[in-house]
Amino acid sequence: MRLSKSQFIRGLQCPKSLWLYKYKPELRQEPDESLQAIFESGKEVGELAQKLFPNGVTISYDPTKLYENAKKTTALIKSGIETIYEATFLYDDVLVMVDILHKGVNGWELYEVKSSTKENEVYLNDIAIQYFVVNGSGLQLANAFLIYINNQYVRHGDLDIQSLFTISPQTPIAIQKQESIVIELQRLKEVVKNDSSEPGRDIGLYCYNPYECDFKTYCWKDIPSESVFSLYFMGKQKMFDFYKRGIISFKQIKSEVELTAIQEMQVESALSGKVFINKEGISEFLSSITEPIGYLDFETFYSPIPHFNNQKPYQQIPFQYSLHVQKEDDLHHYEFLAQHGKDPRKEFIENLINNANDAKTVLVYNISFERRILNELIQSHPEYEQEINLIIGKLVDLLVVFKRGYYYSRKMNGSFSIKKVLPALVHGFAYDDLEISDGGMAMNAYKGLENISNISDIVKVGNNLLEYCKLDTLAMVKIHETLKQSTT
DNA sequence: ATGCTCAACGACTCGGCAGC
DNA sequence: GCTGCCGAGTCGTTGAGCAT
Repeated sequence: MRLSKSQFIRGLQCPKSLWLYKYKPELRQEPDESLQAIFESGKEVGELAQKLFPNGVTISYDPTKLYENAKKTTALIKSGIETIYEATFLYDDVLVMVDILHKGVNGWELYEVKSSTKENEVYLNDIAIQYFVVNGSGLQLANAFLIYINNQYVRHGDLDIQSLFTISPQTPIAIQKQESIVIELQRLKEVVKNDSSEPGRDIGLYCYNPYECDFKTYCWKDIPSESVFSLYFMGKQKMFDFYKRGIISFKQIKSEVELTAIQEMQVESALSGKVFINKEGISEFLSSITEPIGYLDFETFYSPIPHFNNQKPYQQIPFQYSLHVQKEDDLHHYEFLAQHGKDPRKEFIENLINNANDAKTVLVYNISFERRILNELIQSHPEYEQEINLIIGKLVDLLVVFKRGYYYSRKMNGSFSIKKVLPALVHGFAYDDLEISDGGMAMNAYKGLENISNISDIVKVGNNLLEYCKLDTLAMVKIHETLKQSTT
């Protein structure tokens, strides 16, 4: 029974998920669409890192030609080639592909490339299993390294890949892990030996850690949507403590568990249908808002590889905003969507400064995001510092109303994201029927424009983006309206 | 993946008190 | 005056939840 490197890693998290992956792959849940861009950027990073060791030969991946690829790798090594990308090895029924295999002064070295910005245990296990297989198959490794993104790098002019990447030696830890690799491998092979013996395993912290499992919906099918696991701000460890004691449903929770104020409302409203409204709290919040009111929302995109000057890895670049301005009975809508392919920041700022000028209060949902983007714009464009600071000073966070528990309805089910709050407070508004229905999709759509050449398709994507972003600020207008009404 | 915020949590300090 | 214990208060860290 052969295992791939990624299956081994998966098995370390949960043996049952490995078994399901092998024998019941149809039970895998759909990957989160908003993470798609990150997933794809991994490839981009891998190819860029190859330039650190130029002039290598690539072994192209083909699942039907694994033995052939392994042979090809051996032949290339014998032929005197010093750098191989995706070098393929098979040993003890485990298949690994080494991102970069390079012959250094002391001998062969393996390099594992990650688009992450810090080291983590999973990557070290990843390196350790590769080390095991490569050594086992007969190529003595002198060293093993982890290559990852240095997020302190700021791009000026051409991309400086030496500064963009951190190369971190991991040889001692790889050697130290060899013993446990052998044991784990034995254990995992045992698990997948038999296709009829699905391992019994209860849900646990490992369903989230280090990654959320692809089979979570399958293993969690009996957990109701309103349960100890949906309680607001309940720590994961604590959730499972209750779960193990048999406390799962809201009814059980009510009689057994001490709750925070918001959790209390959550349980109470689920059991009785009651909507909690704290009029004094809401009134006090509303008094901090002065007309004309701006309702503002940004869309941004990012990538591990900085594309523009004065950009760091993963730094989010704003490319779009929507701004509703309410003055007495007049609601005016402003919007901005950058042309794709060039640095949108300067244009973005200038338009925003113009449009937001009138507003005395600027409402946002989750202030930390918009404030951070604005502060980063000051960093990259200090000539606008004063005007941007003026906007920052006007920001008020609508999310705070809900975080403080001033308004709670069962429909929120322990979440105060605007996608949950809007339908709970306002009828007839929902994100469901939009082409683009969350920020991640917006980012993907904008990034995807580089692959579209057909003008009418580009216009269509642009319109979808504008429609989505507009709904986000309109949602804030409506939520604000509902809050005002709720105090009378 | 980043970064911000806030609540929760654990570690720690400190005062009060009993017991010797 | 020393010790140990308890609860209350403080402080720094952790982690959940939000945005993209």
